[in-house]
Amino acid sequence: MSLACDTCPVRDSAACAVLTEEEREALSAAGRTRTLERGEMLFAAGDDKAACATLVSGALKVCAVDEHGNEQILSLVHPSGFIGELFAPFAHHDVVALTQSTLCTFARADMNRAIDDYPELARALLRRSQEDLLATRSLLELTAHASAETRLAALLHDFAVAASDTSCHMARHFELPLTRGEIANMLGLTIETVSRKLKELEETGAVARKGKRGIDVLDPALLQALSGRHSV
Amino acid sequence: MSLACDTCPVRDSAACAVLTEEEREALSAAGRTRTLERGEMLFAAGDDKAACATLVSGALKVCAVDEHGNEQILSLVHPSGFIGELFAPFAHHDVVALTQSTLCTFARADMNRAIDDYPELARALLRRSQEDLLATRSLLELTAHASAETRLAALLHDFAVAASDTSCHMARHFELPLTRGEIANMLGLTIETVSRKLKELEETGAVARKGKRGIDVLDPALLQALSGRHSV
DNA sequence: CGCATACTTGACGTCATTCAAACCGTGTGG
DNA sequence: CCACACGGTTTGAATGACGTCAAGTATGCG
Repeated sequence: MSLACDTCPVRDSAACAVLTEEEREALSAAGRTRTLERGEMLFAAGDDKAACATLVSGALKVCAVDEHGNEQILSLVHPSGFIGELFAPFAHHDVVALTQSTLCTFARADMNRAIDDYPELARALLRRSQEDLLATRSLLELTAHASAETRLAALLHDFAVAASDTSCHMARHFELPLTRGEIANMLGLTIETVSRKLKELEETGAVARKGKRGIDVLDPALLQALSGRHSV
Repeated sequence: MSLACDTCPVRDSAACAVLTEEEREALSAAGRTRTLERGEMLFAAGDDKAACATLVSGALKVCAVDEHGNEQILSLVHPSGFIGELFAPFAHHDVVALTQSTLCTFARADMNRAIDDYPELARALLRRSQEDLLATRSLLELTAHASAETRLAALLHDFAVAASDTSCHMARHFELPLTRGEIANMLGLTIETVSRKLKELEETGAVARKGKRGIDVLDPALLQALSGRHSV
Protein backbone atom coordinates (compact mmCIF):
# COMPACT_ATOMS: atom_id res chain seq x y z
CA MET A 1 0.00 0.00 0.00
CA SER A 2 1.38 3.44 -0.80
CA LEU A 3 1.06 6.40 1.50
CA ALA A 4 -1.96 8.58 2.03
CA CYS A 5 -0.42 11.66 3.60
CA ASP A 6 -3.57 13.72 2.96
CA THR A 7 -5.52 11.84 5.58
CA CYS A 8 -2.61 10.96 7.87
CA PRO A 9 -3.53 11.68 11.50
CA VAL A 10 0.04 12.62 12.38
CA ARG A 11 0.81 14.68 9.30
CA ASP A 12 1.32 17.80 11.42
CA SER A 13 3.23 16.24 14.27
CA ALA A 14 5.50 13.59 12.78
CA ALA A 15 9.01 14.29 11.54
CA CYS A 16 7.79 14.68 7.97
CA ALA A 17 5.64 17.63 9.02
CA VAL A 18 8.62 19.88 8.39
CA LEU A 19 8.61 19.07 4.69
CA THR A 20 6.86 21.10 2.03
CA GLU A 21 3.95 19.58 0.17
CA GLU A 22 6.11 18.60 -2.81
CA GLU A 23 8.89 17.19 -0.67
CA ARG A 24 6.44 15.10 1.27
CA GLU A 25 5.01 13.89 -1.99
CA ALA A 26 8.43 12.79 -3.18
CA LEU A 27 9.27 11.07 0.09
CA SER A 28 5.95 9.26 0.20
CA ALA A 29 6.78 7.56 -3.07
CA ALA A 30 9.50 5.63 -1.26
CA GLY A 31 7.40 4.67 1.74
CA ARG A 32 4.81 1.99 2.41
CA THR A 33 2.18 1.77 5.09
CA ARG A 34 2.07 -1.32 7.17
CA THR A 35 -0.20 -2.56 9.93
CA LEU A 36 0.84 -4.78 12.82
CA GLU A 37 -1.33 -6.78 15.21
CA ARG A 38 -0.55 -6.92 18.93
CA GLY A 39 2.60 -8.97 19.43
CA GLU A 40 3.76 -8.71 15.82
CA MET A 41 7.36 -7.67 15.34
CA LEU A 42 8.47 -4.82 13.09
CA PHE A 43 12.05 -6.04 13.21
CA ALA A 44 14.30 -8.02 15.54
CA ALA A 45 17.65 -7.24 17.10
CA GLY A 46 20.34 -8.18 14.62
CA ASP A 47 18.32 -7.54 11.47
CA ASP A 48 20.59 -5.92 8.94
CA LYS A 49 17.77 -4.66 6.79
CA ALA A 50 15.60 -3.15 9.52
CA ALA A 51 13.35 -0.44 8.15
CA CYS A 52 12.74 3.01 9.54
CA ALA A 53 9.21 3.99 10.41
CA THR A 54 6.94 6.69 11.71
CA LEU A 55 4.17 5.37 13.94
CA VAL A 56 0.79 6.59 12.71
CA SER A 57 -1.49 4.91 15.24
CA GLY A 58 -1.22 2.33 18.00
CA ALA A 59 1.81 1.76 20.23
CA LEU A 60 5.14 -0.03 20.00
CA LYS A 61 7.71 -1.25 22.48
CA VAL A 62 11.48 -1.30 21.98
CA CYS A 63 13.07 -4.25 23.78
CA ALA A 64 16.57 -5.46 24.46
CA VAL A 65 17.02 -9.23 24.46
CA ASP A 66 19.67 -10.69 26.73
CA GLU A 67 21.58 -13.96 26.35
CA HIS A 68 18.82 -15.98 28.07
CA GLY A 69 16.12 -14.62 25.76
CA ASN A 70 14.63 -12.37 28.43
CA GLU A 71 13.18 -9.15 27.12
CA GLN A 72 13.64 -5.76 28.69
CA ILE A 73 11.47 -2.88 27.54
CA LEU A 74 13.63 0.18 26.90
CA SER A 75 11.14 2.54 25.39
CA LEU A 76 7.55 2.98 24.30
CA VAL A 77 6.68 4.60 20.99
CA HIS A 78 3.53 6.66 20.57
CA PRO A 79 1.91 7.99 17.38
CA SER A 80 4.14 10.40 15.43
CA GLY A 81 7.20 8.75 17.02
CA PHE A 82 10.06 7.69 14.80
CA ILE A 83 11.80 4.31 14.89
CA GLY A 84 15.03 3.37 13.22
CA GLU A 85 18.77 3.38 13.64
CA LEU A 86 19.94 5.18 10.54
CA PHE A 87 23.64 4.63 11.06
CA ALA A 88 23.99 1.22 12.71
CA PRO A 89 24.68 -1.71 10.37
CA PHE A 90 22.03 -3.78 12.15
CA ALA A 91 19.22 -3.23 14.65
CA HIS A 92 20.22 -3.37 18.31
CA HIS A 93 16.72 -4.01 19.66
CA ASP A 94 13.44 -5.72 18.92
CA VAL A 95 10.48 -3.53 18.03
CA VAL A 96 7.06 -5.06 18.72
CA ALA A 97 3.48 -3.79 18.49
CA LEU A 98 1.65 -3.41 21.82
CA THR A 99 -1.70 -2.86 20.13
CA GLN A 100 -2.85 -2.96 16.56
CA SER A 101 -0.70 -0.32 14.92
CA THR A 102 -0.24 1.37 11.60
CA LEU A 103 3.14 2.61 10.47
CA CYS A 104 4.68 4.40 7.58
CA THR A 105 7.89 2.54 6.73
CA PHE A 106 10.94 3.41 4.65
CA ALA A 107 14.02 1.47 3.66
CA ARG A 108 17.01 2.79 5.54
CA ALA A 109 18.78 3.76 2.35
CA ASP A 110 15.78 5.79 1.23
CA MET A 111 15.61 7.58 4.55
CA ASN A 112 19.31 8.34 4.41
CA ARG A 113 18.84 9.79 0.96
CA ALA A 114 15.92 11.87 2.19
CA ILE A 115 18.06 13.32 4.97
CA ASP A 116 20.58 14.45 2.38
CA ASP A 117 17.94 15.91 0.13
CA TYR A 118 15.89 17.65 2.80
CA PRO A 119 18.02 19.27 5.50
CA GLU A 120 14.91 20.14 7.46
CA LEU A 121 14.28 16.45 7.91
CA ALA A 122 17.65 15.86 9.53
CA ARG A 123 16.89 18.63 11.96
CA ALA A 124 13.48 17.17 12.77
CA LEU A 125 14.93 13.72 13.37
CA LEU A 126 17.66 15.19 15.54
CA ARG A 127 15.00 16.84 17.64
CA ARG A 128 13.10 13.59 17.99
CA SER A 129 16.25 11.70 18.85
CA GLN A 130 17.05 14.15 21.62
CA GLU A 131 13.54 13.78 22.96
CA ASP A 132 13.96 10.00 22.97
CA LEU A 133 17.19 10.49 24.83
CA LEU A 134 15.46 12.58 27.48
CA ALA A 135 12.69 10.02 27.89
CA THR A 136 15.19 7.20 28.24
CA ARG A 137 17.19 9.14 30.80
CA SER A 138 14.06 9.82 32.74
CA LEU A 139 13.34 6.09 32.87
CA LEU A 140 16.93 5.48 33.90
CA GLU A 141 16.62 7.96 36.73
CA LEU A 142 13.54 6.12 37.89
CA THR A 143 14.91 2.58 37.82
CA ALA A 144 18.23 3.49 39.39
CA HIS A 145 17.09 4.88 42.70
CA ALA A 146 13.33 4.83 43.18
CA SER A 147 11.30 2.35 45.22
CA ALA A 148 8.87 -0.03 43.55
CA GLU A 149 5.94 2.15 44.59
CA THR A 150 7.52 5.28 43.17
CA ARG A 151 8.34 3.58 39.88
CA LEU A 152 4.82 2.34 39.45
CA ALA A 153 3.29 5.67 40.43
CA ALA A 154 5.54 7.43 37.93
CA LEU A 155 4.53 5.06 35.16
CA LEU A 156 0.84 5.55 35.91
CA HIS A 157 1.40 9.28 36.08
CA ASP A 158 3.07 9.31 32.69
CA PHE A 159 0.32 7.22 31.13
CA ALA A 160 -2.31 9.49 32.61
CA VAL A 161 -0.58 12.55 31.18
CA ALA A 162 -0.11 10.84 27.81
CA ALA A 163 -3.79 9.90 27.74
CA SER A 164 -4.95 13.47 28.27
CA ASP A 165 -5.16 15.79 25.32
CA THR A 166 -3.56 18.86 26.84
CA SER A 167 -0.45 17.16 28.30
CA CYS A 168 -0.46 19.58 31.20
CA HIS A 169 -2.98 17.67 33.23
CA MET A 170 -3.76 14.02 33.79
CA ALA A 171 -6.63 12.11 32.25
CA ARG A 172 -8.99 10.85 34.96
CA HIS A 173 -9.22 7.49 33.28
CA PHE A 174 -7.09 5.45 30.89
CA GLU A 175 -6.41 1.90 29.79
CA LEU A 176 -2.98 0.40 30.43
CA PRO A 177 -1.37 -0.50 27.11
CA LEU A 178 0.85 -3.02 28.92
CA THR A 179 0.26 -6.30 30.71
CA ARG A 180 1.49 -6.70 34.29
CA GLY A 181 4.43 -8.60 32.95
CA GLU A 182 5.35 -5.79 30.57
CA ILE A 183 5.03 -3.18 33.31
CA ALA A 184 7.24 -5.26 35.59
CA ASN A 185 9.76 -5.75 32.85
CA MET A 186 9.89 -2.07 32.00
CA LEU A 187 10.34 -0.97 35.61
CA GLY A 188 12.83 -3.68 36.51
CA LEU A 189 10.42 -5.38 38.92
CA THR A 190 8.57 -8.69 39.08
CA ILE A 191 4.93 -9.30 38.18
CA GLU A 192 4.12 -10.01 41.80
CA THR A 193 5.62 -6.78 43.05
CA VAL A 194 3.69 -4.78 40.46
CA SER A 195 0.50 -6.48 41.51
CA ARG A 196 1.10 -5.80 45.18
CA LYS A 197 2.11 -2.18 44.73
CA LEU A 198 -0.84 -1.53 42.48
CA LYS A 199 -3.04 -2.83 45.26
CA GLU A 200 -1.33 -0.49 47.70
CA LEU A 201 -1.83 2.49 45.40
CA GLU A 202 -5.48 1.54 45.31
CA GLU A 203 -5.66 1.25 49.10
CA THR A 204 -4.10 4.68 49.61
CA GLY A 205 -6.81 6.10 47.38
CA ALA A 206 -4.58 7.37 44.60
CA VAL A 207 -6.15 5.24 41.88
CA ALA A 208 -8.85 2.62 41.36
CA ARG A 209 -8.65 -0.39 39.07
CA LYS A 210 -11.44 -0.88 36.58
CA GLY A 211 -11.08 -4.37 35.24
CA LYS A 212 -7.66 -5.72 34.44
CA ARG A 213 -6.39 -2.82 32.38
CA GLY A 214 -8.49 0.21 33.26
CA ILE A 215 -7.21 2.80 35.74
CA ASP A 216 -9.17 5.64 37.34
CA VAL A 217 -7.06 8.42 38.76
CA LEU A 218 -8.85 9.33 42.00
CA ASP A 219 -6.28 11.67 43.48
CA PRO A 220 -4.01 13.20 40.83
CA ALA A 221 -2.05 15.24 43.35
CA LEU A 222 -1.35 12.18 45.48
CA LEU A 223 -0.32 10.16 42.46
CA GLN A 224 2.04 12.88 41.38
CA ALA A 225 3.51 13.20 44.84
CA LEU A 226 4.12 9.45 45.03
CA SER A 227 5.67 9.50 41.58
CA GLY A 228 8.34 11.98 42.53
CA ARG A 229 7.67 13.90 39.32
CA HIS A 230 8.06 17.63 39.81
CA SER A 231 5.92 19.82 37.60
CA VAL A 232 3.42 18.12 35.33
CA MET B 1 40.28 32.06 23.64
CA SER B 2 39.36 31.36 20.06
CA LEU B 3 39.61 27.95 18.48
CA ALA B 4 42.71 26.19 17.24
CA CYS B 5 41.24 23.51 15.02
CA ASP B 6 44.60 22.84 13.40
CA THR B 7 45.97 21.23 16.50
CA CYS B 8 42.69 19.87 17.86
CA PRO B 9 43.12 16.25 18.99
CA VAL B 10 39.55 15.35 18.03
CA ARG B 11 39.43 17.20 14.72
CA ASP B 12 38.90 13.92 12.87
CA SER B 13 36.44 12.29 15.24
CA ALA B 14 34.19 15.05 16.58
CA ALA B 15 30.99 16.13 14.87
CA CYS B 16 32.77 18.99 13.12
CA ALA B 17 35.00 16.48 11.31
CA VAL B 18 32.34 16.27 8.60
CA LEU B 19 32.82 19.91 7.67
CA THR B 20 35.12 21.15 4.94
CA GLU B 21 38.11 23.23 5.87
CA GLU B 22 36.34 26.49 5.05
CA GLU B 23 33.17 25.52 6.87
CA ARG B 24 35.10 24.55 9.95
CA GLU B 25 36.89 27.86 9.74
CA ALA B 26 33.59 29.73 9.66
CA LEU B 27 32.15 27.75 12.54
CA SER B 28 35.24 28.16 14.66
CA ALA B 29 34.75 31.92 14.56
CA ALA B 30 31.61 31.47 16.67
CA GLY B 31 33.16 29.09 19.19
CA ARG B 32 35.37 29.49 22.22
CA THR B 33 37.55 27.00 24.00
CA ARG B 34 37.08 26.60 27.68
CA THR B 35 38.81 24.57 30.34
CA LEU B 36 37.14 23.14 33.44
CA GLU B 37 38.75 21.78 36.60
CA ARG B 38 37.44 18.63 38.27
CA GLY B 39 34.06 19.42 39.82
CA GLU B 40 33.49 22.57 37.80
CA MET B 41 30.10 22.83 36.14
CA LEU B 42 29.59 23.59 32.47
CA PHE B 43 25.95 24.39 33.07
CA ALA B 44 23.21 23.45 35.54
CA ALA B 45 19.74 22.01 35.07
CA GLY B 46 17.37 24.87 34.39
CA ASP B 47 19.90 27.16 32.71
CA ASP B 48 18.17 28.85 29.83
CA LYS B 49 21.37 29.91 28.16
CA ALA B 50 23.23 26.61 28.36
CA ALA B 51 25.88 26.34 25.69
CA CYS B 52 26.60 23.46 23.35
CA ALA B 53 30.04 21.93 23.40
CA THR B 54 32.33 19.32 21.96
CA LEU B 55 34.61 17.74 24.52
CA VAL B 56 38.22 17.95 23.40
CA SER B 57 39.95 16.29 26.33
CA GLY B 58 39.04 15.08 29.82
CA ALA B 59 35.69 13.65 30.86
CA LEU B 60 32.27 14.98 31.85
CA LYS B 61 29.26 13.60 33.66
CA VAL B 62 25.62 14.40 32.95
CA CYS B 63 23.52 14.33 36.12
CA ALA B 64 19.87 14.61 36.98
CA VAL B 65 19.09 16.41 40.22
CA ASP B 66 16.02 15.32 42.15
CA GLU B 67 13.90 17.35 44.56
CA HIS B 68 16.17 16.55 47.52
CA GLY B 69 19.28 17.70 45.70
CA ASN B 70 20.57 14.15 45.13
CA GLU B 71 22.48 13.68 41.93
CA GLN B 72 22.12 10.76 39.59
CA ILE B 73 24.68 10.24 36.84
CA LEU B 74 22.91 9.57 33.54
CA SER B 75 25.80 9.57 31.15
CA LEU B 76 29.54 10.02 30.78
CA VAL B 77 31.02 12.09 28.00
CA HIS B 78 34.38 11.24 26.46
CA PRO B 79 36.56 13.29 24.09
CA SER B 80 34.85 14.07 20.77
CA GLY B 81 31.48 13.71 22.49
CA PHE B 82 28.88 16.43 22.00
CA ILE B 83 26.87 18.08 24.76
CA GLY B 84 23.85 20.25 24.39
CA GLU B 85 20.10 20.23 24.02
CA LEU B 86 19.56 22.22 20.88
CA PHE B 87 15.80 22.36 21.04
CA ALA B 88 14.89 22.52 24.72
CA PRO B 89 14.28 26.00 26.15
CA PHE B 90 16.47 25.15 29.17
CA ALA B 91 18.90 22.44 30.21
CA HIS B 92 17.38 19.37 31.85
CA HIS B 93 20.55 18.17 33.53
CA ASP B 94 23.76 19.32 35.16
CA VAL B 95 27.00 18.81 33.26
CA VAL B 96 30.13 18.61 35.42
CA ALA B 97 33.79 17.91 34.72
CA LEU B 98 35.15 14.65 36.17
CA THR B 99 38.75 15.58 35.41
CA GLN B 100 40.41 18.67 34.06
CA SER B 101 38.74 19.08 30.69
CA THR B 102 38.95 21.27 27.64
CA LEU B 103 35.89 21.96 25.54
CA CYS B 104 34.96 23.81 22.44
CA THR B 105 31.76 25.72 23.23
CA PHE B 106 29.13 27.42 21.08
CA ALA B 107 26.08 29.47 21.90
CA ARG B 108 22.96 27.48 21.13
CA ALA B 109 21.79 30.01 18.58
CA ASP B 110 25.09 29.78 16.71
CA MET B 111 24.95 26.00 16.66
CA ASN B 112 21.39 26.11 15.37
CA ARG B 113 22.49 28.42 12.63
CA ALA B 114 25.36 26.11 11.78
CA ILE B 115 22.97 23.20 11.44
CA ASP B 116 20.97 25.16 8.93
CA ASP B 117 24.05 26.23 7.02
CA TYR B 118 25.83 22.88 6.98
CA PRO B 119 23.46 19.95 6.45
CA GLU B 120 26.31 17.53 7.02
CA LEU B 121 26.54 18.80 10.57
CA ALA B 122 22.93 17.95 11.33
CA ARG B 123 23.56 14.44 10.08
CA ALA B 124 26.67 14.09 12.25
CA LEU B 125 24.85 15.32 15.33
CA LEU B 126 21.99 12.96 14.62
CA ARG B 127 24.42 10.10 14.49
CA ARG B 128 25.96 11.14 17.79
CA SER B 129 22.56 11.54 19.38
CA GLN B 130 21.59 8.02 18.36
CA GLU B 131 24.82 6.70 19.81
CA ASP B 132 24.07 8.49 23.07
CA LEU B 133 20.65 6.91 23.01
CA LEU B 134 22.15 3.44 22.61
CA ALA B 135 24.60 4.02 25.45
CA THR B 136 21.83 5.26 27.73
CA ARG B 137 19.65 2.27 26.88
CA SER B 138 22.51 -0.04 27.61
CA LEU B 139 22.87 1.53 31.05
CA LEU B 140 19.13 1.23 31.53
CA GLU B 141 19.22 -2.45 30.67
CA LEU B 142 21.93 -2.87 33.27
CA THR B 143 20.27 -1.05 36.15
CA ALA B 144 16.85 -2.55 35.59
CA HIS B 145 17.60 -6.25 36.02
CA ALA B 146 21.22 -6.95 36.81
CA SER B 147 22.70 -7.76 40.22
CA ALA B 148 25.12 -5.40 41.92
CA GLU B 149 28.04 -7.61 40.92
CA THR B 150 26.99 -7.67 37.28
CA ARG B 151 26.51 -3.91 37.19
CA LEU B 152 29.94 -3.27 38.59
CA ALA B 153 31.59 -5.84 36.33
CA ALA B 154 29.91 -4.27 33.31
CA LEU B 155 31.12 -0.81 34.30
CA LEU B 156 34.69 -2.03 34.76
CA HIS B 157 34.44 -3.89 31.48
CA ASP B 158 33.30 -0.76 29.67
CA PHE B 159 36.06 1.33 31.20
CA ALA B 160 38.64 -1.28 30.28
CA VAL B 161 37.43 -1.29 26.69
CA ALA B 162 37.32 2.51 26.59
CA ALA B 163 40.87 2.69 27.94
CA SER B 164 42.25 0.44 25.22
CA ASP B 165 43.13 1.95 21.88
CA THR B 166 41.58 -0.67 19.63
CA SER B 167 38.14 -0.86 21.30
CA CYS B 168 37.93 -4.56 20.47
CA HIS B 169 39.93 -5.71 23.47
CA MET B 170 40.29 -4.57 27.06
CA ALA B 171 43.17 -2.60 28.47
CA ARG B 172 44.97 -4.59 31.16
CA HIS B 173 45.16 -1.55 33.40
CA PHE B 174 43.25 1.69 33.73
CA GLU B 175 42.40 4.39 36.25
CA LEU B 176 38.80 4.82 37.35
CA PRO B 177 37.62 8.31 36.39
CA LEU B 178 34.93 8.11 39.07
CA THR B 179 34.96 8.06 42.85
CA ARG B 180 33.20 5.21 44.66
CA GLY B 181 30.32 7.55 45.29
CA GLU B 182 30.01 8.37 41.63
CA ILE B 183 30.16 4.72 40.63
CA ALA B 184 27.46 3.88 43.16
CA ASN B 185 25.33 6.74 41.99
CA MET B 186 25.65 5.78 38.35
CA LEU B 187 24.78 2.15 38.95
CA GLY B 188 21.96 2.82 41.37
CA LEU B 189 23.82 1.30 44.32
CA THR B 190 25.36 2.56 47.55
CA ILE B 191 28.99 3.32 48.20
CA GLU B 192 29.19 0.40 50.63
CA THR B 193 27.84 -2.09 48.12
CA VAL B 194 30.28 -0.93 45.47
CA SER B 195 33.13 -1.32 47.92
CA ARG B 196 32.03 -4.82 48.91
CA LYS B 197 31.43 -6.06 45.37
CA LEU B 198 34.73 -4.65 44.21
CA LYS B 199 36.37 -6.66 46.96
CA GLU B 200 34.52 -9.77 45.75
CA LEU B 201 35.63 -9.19 42.16
CA GLU B 202 39.14 -8.99 43.49
CA GLU B 203 38.71 -12.20 45.50
CA THR B 204 37.41 -14.12 42.49
CA GLY B 205 40.54 -13.07 40.63
CA ALA B 206 38.87 -11.01 37.91
CA VAL B 207 40.64 -7.77 38.81
CA ALA B 208 43.13 -6.34 41.27
CA ARG B 209 43.01 -2.90 42.83
CA LYS B 210 46.09 -0.73 42.55
CA GLY B 211 45.63 2.13 44.94
CA LYS B 212 42.26 3.80 45.23
CA ARG B 213 41.57 4.34 41.56
CA GLY B 214 43.79 1.94 39.66
CA ILE B 215 42.39 -1.34 38.31
CA ASP B 216 44.36 -4.26 36.85
CA VAL B 217 42.30 -6.62 34.74
CA LEU B 218 43.66 -10.05 35.66
CA ASP B 219 41.10 -12.22 33.88
CA PRO B 220 39.41 -10.39 30.99
CA ALA B 221 37.27 -13.38 30.05
CA LEU B 222 35.98 -13.76 33.59
CA LEU B 223 35.25 -10.05 33.84
CA GLN B 224 33.34 -10.14 30.60
CA ALA B 225 31.38 -13.23 31.67
CA LEU B 226 30.41 -11.56 34.95
CA SER B 227 29.42 -8.40 33.13
CA GLY B 228 26.84 -10.15 30.99
CA ARG B 229 28.18 -8.31 27.95
CA HIS B 230 28.08 -10.48 24.84
CA SER B 231 30.74 -9.76 22.24
CA VAL B 232 33.37 -7.17 23.04
C1' DC C 1 50.09 17.50 63.65
C1' DG C 2 45.14 17.76 62.97
C1' DC C 3 41.40 17.77 60.21
C1' DA C 4 38.88 16.51 55.93
C1' DT C 5 37.71 13.43 52.41
C1' DA C 6 37.45 8.98 50.49
C1' DC C 7 37.15 4.39 51.29
C1' DT C 8 36.53 -0.11 53.87
C1' DT C 9 34.33 -3.25 56.99
C1' DG C 10 30.80 -5.25 60.06
C1' DA C 11 26.10 -5.95 62.18
C1' DC C 12 21.47 -5.47 61.36
C1' DG C 13 17.04 -4.27 59.01
C1' DT C 14 14.13 -3.84 54.99
C1' DC C 15 12.16 -4.31 50.69
C1' DA C 16 11.71 -6.82 46.66
C1' DT C 17 12.23 -11.50 44.93
C1' DT C 18 11.22 -16.30 44.92
C1' DC C 19 8.39 -20.12 45.36
C1' DA C 20 3.94 -21.82 45.73
C1' DA C 21 -0.92 -21.81 45.45
C1' DA C 22 -5.28 -19.97 44.33
C1' DC C 23 -8.10 -16.98 41.44
C1' DC C 24 -10.60 -15.23 37.36
C1' DG C 25 -12.24 -14.53 32.65
C1' DT C 26 -12.35 -16.75 28.32
C1' DG C 27 -12.48 -20.15 24.96
C1' DT C 28 -13.05 -25.22 23.82
C1' DG C 29 -14.98 -29.61 23.72
C1' DG C 30 -18.00 -33.01 25.52
C1' DC D 1 -24.84 -26.26 29.90
C1' DC D 2 -21.03 -27.74 32.30
C1' DA D 3 -16.21 -29.29 32.72
C1' DC D 4 -11.89 -28.10 31.80
C1' DA D 5 -7.70 -25.94 30.47
C1' DC D 6 -5.05 -21.81 29.94
C1' DG D 7 -3.09 -17.10 30.30
C1' DG D 8 -3.00 -13.36 33.06
C1' DT D 9 -3.37 -12.01 37.67
C1' DT D 10 -3.58 -12.02 42.78
C1' DT D 11 -2.07 -13.41 47.31
C1' DG D 12 0.82 -15.45 51.01
C1' DA D 13 5.17 -16.96 53.40
C1' DA D 14 10.05 -17.46 53.40
C1' DT D 15 14.43 -16.12 51.61
C1' DG D 16 18.03 -13.14 50.35
C1' DA D 17 20.33 -9.10 48.32
C1' DC D 18 21.11 -4.64 49.05
C1' DG D 19 20.59 -0.61 52.10
C1' DT D 20 21.27 1.64 56.59
C1' DC D 21 23.78 2.72 60.49
C1' DA D 22 27.95 2.95 62.73
C1' DA D 23 33.01 2.23 63.34
C1' DG D 24 37.25 2.18 61.75
C1' DT D 25 41.24 2.91 58.20
C1' DA D 26 43.91 5.22 54.79
C1' DT D 27 45.47 9.39 52.25
C1' DG D 28 46.15 14.05 51.54
C1' DC D 29 46.41 18.94 52.72
C1' DG D 30 46.74 23.12 55.50
